[in-house]
Amino acid sequence: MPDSHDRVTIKDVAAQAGVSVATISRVLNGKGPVREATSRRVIETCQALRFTPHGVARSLSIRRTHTIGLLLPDLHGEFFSEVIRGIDAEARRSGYHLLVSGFHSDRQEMIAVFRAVRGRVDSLIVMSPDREASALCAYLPAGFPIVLLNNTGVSRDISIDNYGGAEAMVRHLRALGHTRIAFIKGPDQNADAAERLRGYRDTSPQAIEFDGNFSEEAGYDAGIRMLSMTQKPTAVFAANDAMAFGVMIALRDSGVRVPHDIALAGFDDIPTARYVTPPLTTVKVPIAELGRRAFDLAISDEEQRHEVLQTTLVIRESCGSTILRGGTKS
Amino acid sequence: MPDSHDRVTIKDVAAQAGVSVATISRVLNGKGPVREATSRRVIETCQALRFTPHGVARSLSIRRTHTIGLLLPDLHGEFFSEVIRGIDAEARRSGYHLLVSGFHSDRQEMIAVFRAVRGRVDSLIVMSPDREASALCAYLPAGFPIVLLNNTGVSRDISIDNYGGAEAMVRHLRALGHTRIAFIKGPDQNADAAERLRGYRDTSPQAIEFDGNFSEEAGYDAGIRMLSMTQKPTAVFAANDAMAFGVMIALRDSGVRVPHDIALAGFDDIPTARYVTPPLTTVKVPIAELGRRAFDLAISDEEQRHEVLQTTLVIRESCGSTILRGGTKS
DNA sequence: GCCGCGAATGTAAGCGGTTACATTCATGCC
DNA sequence: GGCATGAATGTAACCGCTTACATTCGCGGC
Repeated sequence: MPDSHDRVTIKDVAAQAGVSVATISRVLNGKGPVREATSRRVIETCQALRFTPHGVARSLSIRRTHTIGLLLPDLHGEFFSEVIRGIDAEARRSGYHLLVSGFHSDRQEMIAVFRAVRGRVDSLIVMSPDREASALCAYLPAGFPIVLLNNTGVSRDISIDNYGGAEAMVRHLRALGHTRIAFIKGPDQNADAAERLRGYRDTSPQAIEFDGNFSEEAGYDAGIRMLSMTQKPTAVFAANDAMAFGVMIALRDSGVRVPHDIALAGFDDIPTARYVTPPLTTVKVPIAELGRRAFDLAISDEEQRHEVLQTTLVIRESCGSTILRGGTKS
Repeated sequence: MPDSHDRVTIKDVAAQAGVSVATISRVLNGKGPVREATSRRVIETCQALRFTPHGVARSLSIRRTHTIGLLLPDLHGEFFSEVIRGIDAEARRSGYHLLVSGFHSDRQEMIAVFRAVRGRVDSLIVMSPDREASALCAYLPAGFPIVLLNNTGVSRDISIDNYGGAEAMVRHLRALGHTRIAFIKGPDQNADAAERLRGYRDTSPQAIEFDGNFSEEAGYDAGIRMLSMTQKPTAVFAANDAMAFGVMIALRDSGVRVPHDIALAGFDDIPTARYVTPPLTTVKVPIAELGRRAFDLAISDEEQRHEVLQTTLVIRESCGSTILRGGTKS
């Protein structure tokens, strides 16, 4: 039980060092003039007593927690872990802490988190590609600073050029001679998925679409369904890498070779994309960078700001183009 | 700047509702007797004013933050994201928040975190397979509750049966007829790595060891070195999955087939292990379960407790045994 | 020796809640 | 009607720190 510790407070240090609490505080925070000798004595006493300032007491006093909150749709998968990594790295550099929370795509849980932020975090980063999400901001304390990831809202957000990425990929496939390009869609309500779909539709010669939900299973299912078509596509473009992996397994299980029989492409460029066989051609999303920028935006003063991160085509082997083979070994 | 919000406090609600702050508090926390009508009025006022209790103020008062800290060696890779997921799920169930921090294997950063926990988290989960880590506990406020992951300390810890897992894998390889089994080691100071190595040494007919550090690159390098041996091993057992992936790529790049020419095995069973080609035979570590238990232990009263999680052999295709093929599709 | 003044330090009022204790209120009973 | 009694509510101290403001100290200049 967290009771045994927590005993030594600033008062104890003050008493022991023979000064007032104000002086302790001044020394610890490097504010106000303190005589060199006094300062040394205070520091020694702190060490002797193993004193550490009490986090929430300090936060209450200075009205800042130096913590930012991160709300994710789910903690599954590499995409999210990369985002966390990007944010954490930046937060640490700035002396901030990170409070993470995965809500299982549940509206109520999301609201619960929104109601718990006051006095707990200085700012909130919400990643919820669900289009409805921005509406839920109403449940935040009025005026609470927030930044939206992969979603657009009224105040500050940062998103990905999904449309451009999809467009570039379809162009690449067409350049390789493909005309029957299938697309595996993401979840209906997902903003990223919608943009990727739009990019595909606007660029592909014909629309061959399969439902999906960003999971490997969905990719697998789509792969199986696809193979039963009389006129199979010659290329498959999955709305994210995880689904592309699913397709890959479905094809492998059915003895269909990638890229020889069917070309396969994904979206995101999660770390694993390099390690599957064949390495996956995909659209690279600068995930860690997304996190980094999100953090910077979260602690910035700007009331209003919309950023868009560009994507890049990463050509590996799953589409049969080995001319520009990239990143087999990291 | 986080300044615009944060205006409405419990006092405002009290004034507006025509009651004292104590009553507000009682209603919100469901303590003490409150007349039905009063309660309703308070709740309505809270909603009207969009009042939310101030986190740190509350924490300071009740001397509990309902937050637990998680300190990880690095936020890289699937292993850690799985751990976070396991802990988060359990924390949410118990109404706790999760403060994560990745320290880049830097001693100083770790100490810095240790000094920042007082009054910020109720308990700390530290995952640091580095053997030295438990010594660093001295930098924690005296008596601060902590649980060690994959490391043994004086108070509470939970670790993995690395020895047994390695042993089982080597036995499996021997049963398949292998006698020249190479092992790719983890980092020197890593406790998990040391136990896995010990399991290998105690079971393998001969020791063919390569240095490694749990990274894909290290696996790749070991793979290349291995191929230049005059008498190559017939099976390779990497101390973790990431290194096994590296080996897989090295072999593929050199035209060596797995498992036909060389059998390959890993350790951890991270999600990706199922998706590489061929699917990786490995030792399953119940990662999310590890997180779950760690959390439970963190908030428990037990002063002293050591848990060990069992591992299981997961036979896929990378060792040529297709008899018990498992989990191709999740 | 006294005064003025900046440097060093101390005092105490918050920060926004919780809660022990005090107070008020509504009943029921004599 | 007076009073004991428990329910409902209010008062104010406290959690551990920061900081505005007050106080004291040390010292140079007259």
